Amino acid sequence: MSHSGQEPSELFQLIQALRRYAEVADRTIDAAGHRSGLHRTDLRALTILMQRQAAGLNTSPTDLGRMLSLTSASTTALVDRLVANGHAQRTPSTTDRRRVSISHTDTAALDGRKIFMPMARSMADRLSEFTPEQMETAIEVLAAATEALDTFETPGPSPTNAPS
Amino acid sequence: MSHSGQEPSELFQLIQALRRYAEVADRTIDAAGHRSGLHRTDLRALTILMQRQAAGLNTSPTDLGRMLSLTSASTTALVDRLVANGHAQRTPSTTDRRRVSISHTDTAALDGRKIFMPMARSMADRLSEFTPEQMETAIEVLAAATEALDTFETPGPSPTNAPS
DNA sequence: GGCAGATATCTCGATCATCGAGTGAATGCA
DNA sequence: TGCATTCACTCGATGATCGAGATATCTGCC
Repeated sequence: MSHSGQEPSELFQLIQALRRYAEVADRTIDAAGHRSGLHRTDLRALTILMQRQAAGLNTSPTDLGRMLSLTSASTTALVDRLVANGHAQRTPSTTDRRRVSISHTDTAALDGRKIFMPMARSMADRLSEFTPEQMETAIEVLAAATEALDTFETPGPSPTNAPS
Repeated sequence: MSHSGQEPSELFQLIQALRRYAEVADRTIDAAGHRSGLHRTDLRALTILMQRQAAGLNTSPTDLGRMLSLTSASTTALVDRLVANGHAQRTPSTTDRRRVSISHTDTAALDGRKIFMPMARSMADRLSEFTPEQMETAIEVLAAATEALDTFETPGPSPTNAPS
């Protein structure tokens, strides 16, 4: 809406395109996860676990819950689910006997690929028509949009029972 | 992963960027809706209602449920919620007394803007650094990616109690 | 005109993810 | 040693969703 008067159309259309893509991606991921018996929170949790595990970080239930904006109760239930269907495991800390480390299993990594690979392939097929320069531009725009959204809300501090 | 050998990096990075954006957008929208007491399904429903209403289409509970992949039971509950918090209203059809048309209220449109406008503004601020040509490119890439995901799964026909 | 089947919406009981509050054990500080 | 804090978990409740079916209305056919 509000613009200085130069090129309103492109910016508006771009934001619209971003919105539409987010919508469709969300729906598609949800559906794909659903087919594999994984709910959206479980998918998010596994994504986080994989990223952190790949980065050499270990993840406590508290960490996971905070990153997903879940209460400790929900986090326990979430980890229970993941453990029950073989996608994660609990490893007690040796130094602090209250602490538990959550790590994803190989099955989880495999199932994750099984869910995301078809989507990635479909996109790759369609997107390979663009030139590297165009891709580069799109990457930069996406990064900027992501950053804008990411810095949009600062999670703020959280007491033991976190969200809301 | 699989590529012919020319420029693996850009395409891969692009898909990665799309994935990351989807993730952050999802989380942000979810959080924003949560703050306004609207759950993701309600938000989706309102989005659909606004689009269709703007296009001059009217929407039955069956339509809405099908587009959201909900059962008729869930759809009734959804519409009940929307009506209860003043975001939608039921209008019985004059020609077929079994039929009901769902339409969003002005409050809903207002609340929708209240939720999405800050995000859009934040993105607009950040994205206005790009040239119209770059935006154009990004729009095309996003459209292609959206299309790839959208045609990814054909919903297929659905009996009275739809999903799963 | 009237009845059988189709269609649209809603109701009922159950399941499951999440929440708020609180418990018990382990830790660290005074 | 004593006490507040931290961490993971348990319990009861809430609410979105589901599957199955009830109810009302419409349509086609005799």
